[in-house]
Amino acid sequence: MPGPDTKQRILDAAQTLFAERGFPATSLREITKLADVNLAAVNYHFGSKDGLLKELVNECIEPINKERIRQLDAAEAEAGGQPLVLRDLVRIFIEPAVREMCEENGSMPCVLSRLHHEPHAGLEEMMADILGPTISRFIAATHRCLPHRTPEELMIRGHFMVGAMLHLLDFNCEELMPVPGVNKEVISDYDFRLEQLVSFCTAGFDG
Amino acid sequence: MPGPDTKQRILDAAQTLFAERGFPATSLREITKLADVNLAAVNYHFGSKDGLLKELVNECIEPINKERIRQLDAAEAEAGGQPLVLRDLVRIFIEPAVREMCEENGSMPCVLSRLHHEPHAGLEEMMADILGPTISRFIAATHRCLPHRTPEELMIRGHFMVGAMLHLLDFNCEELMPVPGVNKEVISDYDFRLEQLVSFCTAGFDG
DNA sequence: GTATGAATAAAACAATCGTTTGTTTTCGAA
DNA sequence: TTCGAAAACAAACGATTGTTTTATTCATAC
Repeated sequence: MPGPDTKQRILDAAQTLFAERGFPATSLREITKLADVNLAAVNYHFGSKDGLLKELVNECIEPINKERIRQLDAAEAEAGGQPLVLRDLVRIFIEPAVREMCEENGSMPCVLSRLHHEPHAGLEEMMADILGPTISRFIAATHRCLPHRTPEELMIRGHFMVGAMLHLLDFNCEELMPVPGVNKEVISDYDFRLEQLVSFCTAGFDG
Repeated sequence: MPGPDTKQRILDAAQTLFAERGFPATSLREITKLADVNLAAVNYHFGSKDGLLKELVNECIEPINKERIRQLDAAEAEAGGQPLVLRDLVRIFIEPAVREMCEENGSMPCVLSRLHHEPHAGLEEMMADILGPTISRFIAATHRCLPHRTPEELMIRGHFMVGAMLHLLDFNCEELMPVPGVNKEVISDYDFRLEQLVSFCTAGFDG
């Protein structure tokens, strides 16, 4: 009865539910019910629940990462051996993730930020494989940008940047803390968030 | 056979396992086996698995929060109506958490940072009840410190700070990213981490 | 038309889950 | 010593988990 897009419908449903309740707390029966497909379809198409998760994550972070590398290549080619402007460097790392995840894939940020904090068998290695080279290049470029900082300082500040970014990505999942005088429209705007995050991290790297 | 400290042994074991595998992925049987107590002891002492989690979290974040309030009271009294130094303010928010969690409770950071990203029934409200007043006071003090920033800017940057802090707290759980030239001793030192985080967030708030 | 293979469907699999039961042990107060 | 509440225990509860099996549908190639 359901169309030929069973696989994609499973992925969509899984994304929604993983974002809502997390991976271990979501059952295949909930997923297949939301996707309106048969229970066995998950194991047929993905081999296992873990396989579903891996394909979902890979489908999301790989394009983000390629975009980062593309922008970094372009910026370094244009700079012609000169160090990049720090703010540009930070933006190259942050923007593709925020853009892709907040605009195209509304619920994926929650999934990803959760997975960063909830290790899963084989998933850390997958993340490291995909993200490792990018991070190495980014740190190296940052070092050329801020030669007075030690490798340890650069590394741990890169870590802080990732933390701030992941926390931003998870923002839509939480209740906003009631702060008097805050305009919710302003703070919900992705461009505002992106610029604030870039400013925060750029200053933080150099501070 | 086991001593009269059953409750504490359950809390300790739960903390360890929640940090390793996360709350939903940890079974009561694993906990009670590690704690060397009977399975039914959890429901006897805590009412339910959720009750165990709540007591564990509460036991951890409440002293941190009280210490933050205490330091904030002292600093504001000493300043006598004058705005605080931003760096001092940031430190008051960050230091009690890093100190308590990294030195006394080795595995609790993982649990907490995970819970921040994996909502659980009734736990968000508990966190908000405990942390809400502190955050309000902190934002207000920050506003006096940086009157040229809008409430939206202060709020979202406070959010970034929390993200960076949680990510730092989770640092010991992860593999360190291989960056050439990094001295692992330096980067493992809590004082170094604390100072770096304070510098990063202080600069980020004003940047 | 018939055969072939992928996709879907229904049903059952063994295992594990959190929880509850009824009983036994422990230990200080009466 | 006796009593009784608190604690610990073994055992089982019903429900749900991921997975597998078996059968059916359906389009395409012969």
